[in-house]
Amino acid sequence: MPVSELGEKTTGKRADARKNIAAIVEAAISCLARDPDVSINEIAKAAGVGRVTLYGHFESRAALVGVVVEHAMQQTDEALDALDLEGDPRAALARLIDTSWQLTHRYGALVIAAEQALPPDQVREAHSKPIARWQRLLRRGRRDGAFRKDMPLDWQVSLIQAILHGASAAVHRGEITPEQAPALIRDTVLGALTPPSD
Amino acid sequence: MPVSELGEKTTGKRADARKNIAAIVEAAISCLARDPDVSINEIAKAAGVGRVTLYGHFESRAALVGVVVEHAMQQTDEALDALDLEGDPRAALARLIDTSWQLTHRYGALVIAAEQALPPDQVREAHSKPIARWQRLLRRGRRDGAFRKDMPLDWQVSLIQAILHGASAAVHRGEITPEQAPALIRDTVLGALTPPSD
DNA sequence: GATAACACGTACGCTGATGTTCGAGTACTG
DNA sequence: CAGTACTCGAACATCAGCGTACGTGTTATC
Repeated sequence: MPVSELGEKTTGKRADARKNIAAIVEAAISCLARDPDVSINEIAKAAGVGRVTLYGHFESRAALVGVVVEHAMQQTDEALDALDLEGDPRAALARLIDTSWQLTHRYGALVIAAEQALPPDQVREAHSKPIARWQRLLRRGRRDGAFRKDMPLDWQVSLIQAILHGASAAVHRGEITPEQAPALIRDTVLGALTPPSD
Repeated sequence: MPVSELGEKTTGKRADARKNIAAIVEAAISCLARDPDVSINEIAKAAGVGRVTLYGHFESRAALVGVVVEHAMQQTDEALDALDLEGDPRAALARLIDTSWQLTHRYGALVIAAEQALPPDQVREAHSKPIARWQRLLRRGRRDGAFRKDMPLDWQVSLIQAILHGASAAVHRGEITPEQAPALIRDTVLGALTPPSD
């Protein structure tokens, strides 16, 4: 999964410059996902590039984070757009969960980095699209009686996010393996959304 | 809920000194729970005390965080020890959830502050006691058939923690009110732990 | 192969936080 | 009421990260 398109950030630049920019973004993703407080220095080093070179391509830390977030959001949208969310709501939810898990685990703590480097409205705006997807699917499932209706929709969305991030943390802690995570999350979320029998 | 006992931190000190120490710890709790990266300055100001005075009582930021964590753990233990966890596992779990919710919401992000100011083993050790309580109860409920057994116990514990923290964040975000939170969490967790019908 | 674009290291100034020191004032304690 | 424990603010040293400037190489590109 190479850094495919970075807007007009690369047009007209030299080949090695493009390669370095890609390496920087790639390194920033993996560094920020692990620790949202990494220094620019470490990101540059992880990209195999001098700190000054990095500043040649990105005006500031905020600018870099912005590009990274944008890139992550684009990847996310692409992956989610490819999903079929029709048919049985529970099966559709399972598919959405599996893909979201990959993305959450990969981009991990990037949200936190975004929160403290970007204006709040930009963060909210980046969140809104994926959130809407969950909302749509949950609403449909509630109509069909597949999901419980006795709690706020927004809470259920937040719940799913919390479980995804919790699972990511659990994997990093070594509590569960990356292999068993998807099935575990799927069963857990479906269990939490199943209407109570009584 | 005054800061009751702070070890031998206060013995032999003057009355106003004791009062200030208590105010500092109290302020540190509420500040760190909101933002784990607050400066010492802000904590001192929130306590109505000069920064220098704070350093007169606590050697360093780490020392302060250490005392705060210790104090929080003590409060936690006290509150949880007072609970009756016998009888119907689901009812007992509901009680444990309600109390844990209060504590989680109050101490919030303090864990994060601890993680980056204290040695890792001290953090782990502080976590172990409450975790064991969840484990014990869940194990008993699994034997009784009250909770599902088809996922690792540790995952279920992590899940509960994730839900509690997620709910706290949701309240801070204004998504749900503090009043509706306990019932919501209770229903959600019980739903997630209920054995699947098929 | 000439040239412009790029990478690199070093060094510098800036900021914000931490922790310390000092001198002087204030208030608890016996 | 005397002495001492404590508080306070200001000032200082330190450190780490950010962002910039400069001079010197390298290397893609035409």
